[in-house]
Amino acid sequence: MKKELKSVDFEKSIGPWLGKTVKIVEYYMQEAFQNAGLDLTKEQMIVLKKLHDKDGLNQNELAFLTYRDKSSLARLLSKMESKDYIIRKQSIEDKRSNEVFLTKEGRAVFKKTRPVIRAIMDVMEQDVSEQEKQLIINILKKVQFSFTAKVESL
Amino acid sequence: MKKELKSVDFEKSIGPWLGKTVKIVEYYMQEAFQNAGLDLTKEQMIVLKKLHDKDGLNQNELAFLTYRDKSSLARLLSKMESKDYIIRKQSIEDKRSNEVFLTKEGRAVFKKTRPVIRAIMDVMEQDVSEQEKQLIINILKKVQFSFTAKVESL
DNA sequence: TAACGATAGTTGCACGTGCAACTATTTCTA
DNA sequence: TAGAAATAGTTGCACGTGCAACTATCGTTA
Repeated sequence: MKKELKSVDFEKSIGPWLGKTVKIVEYYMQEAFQNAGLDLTKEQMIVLKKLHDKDGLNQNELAFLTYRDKSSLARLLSKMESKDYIIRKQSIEDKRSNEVFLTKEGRAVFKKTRPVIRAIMDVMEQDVSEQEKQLIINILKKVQFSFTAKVESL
Repeated sequence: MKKELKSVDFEKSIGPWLGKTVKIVEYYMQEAFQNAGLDLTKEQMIVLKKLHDKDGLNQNELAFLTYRDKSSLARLLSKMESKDYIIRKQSIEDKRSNEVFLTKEGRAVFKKTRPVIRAIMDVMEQDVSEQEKQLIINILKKVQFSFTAKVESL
């Protein structure tokens, strides 16, 4: 009799490969920010990016856009506010809501992150063809869809 | 004159897609452990997996294998030891070193994680062909190589 | 319009992370 | 072989995370 319990071959599954890759890239990104003398974490950079795209978002929207719990986002913003990268302004229409704006400082810091981000992207994609990029993105979209569909059914 | 500063198109870069996918999967994995009544985080699961592969590794080796700082690993082990999933035994050859072993408890918990992991892998790969899996893994290997090569040159 | 329920944001808690400084031990070398 | 350098592990610190409970406000509805 063979064993019933099927084991998972981690080396042939994409999950661990994805996780490891992200860990490596994130580690390098943090290091690159430090080397560039930027007083910024990668998480804070993402928030700057979203505000750069659309200033005045409220915390709820920012949390959604960055895939974070609203509490995590609130704490991220507190640190960024103490560094004068952003300001919170209570909304007039809805006093519960804070609209978040980039300051001049925040805009300047974000601008400095751009060559750093670009350099990281370049390293990441230096041996990946345009076709491969499209392919991997499409596969990732499928994976994401499978998950969100599955999670909603729980 | 055109603007000099090139911006990064996040939607066409693989980095953000990778990050988002991993976030979704990890979130679901944590939820699945809770639903299965397992008193375990995904990080602790990885440690159990490595010890299941090779029992008696020391903390240094475990940290390396799980891509963690030795301090993070030490704290992870402390929690796992307090739950009686593992035990640390001071090595006889090198008194600085701890050999880490799975307990009967730890072995039992790891066994219970296997169907959970398998279910997650199945969801993740349900719409991904064998060929696509191979492809994505090869691309990720290339990306990882580019990074580790780059990092060493710093 | 008064009351109830939904919503935006904050806070406490437990978890996980890397770095730097520290202890104890081992190993290398002058 | 004595002293210096390397190594294994721990701890303090600052950062980031989600959940649950809480406050304040808004909206709906009885």
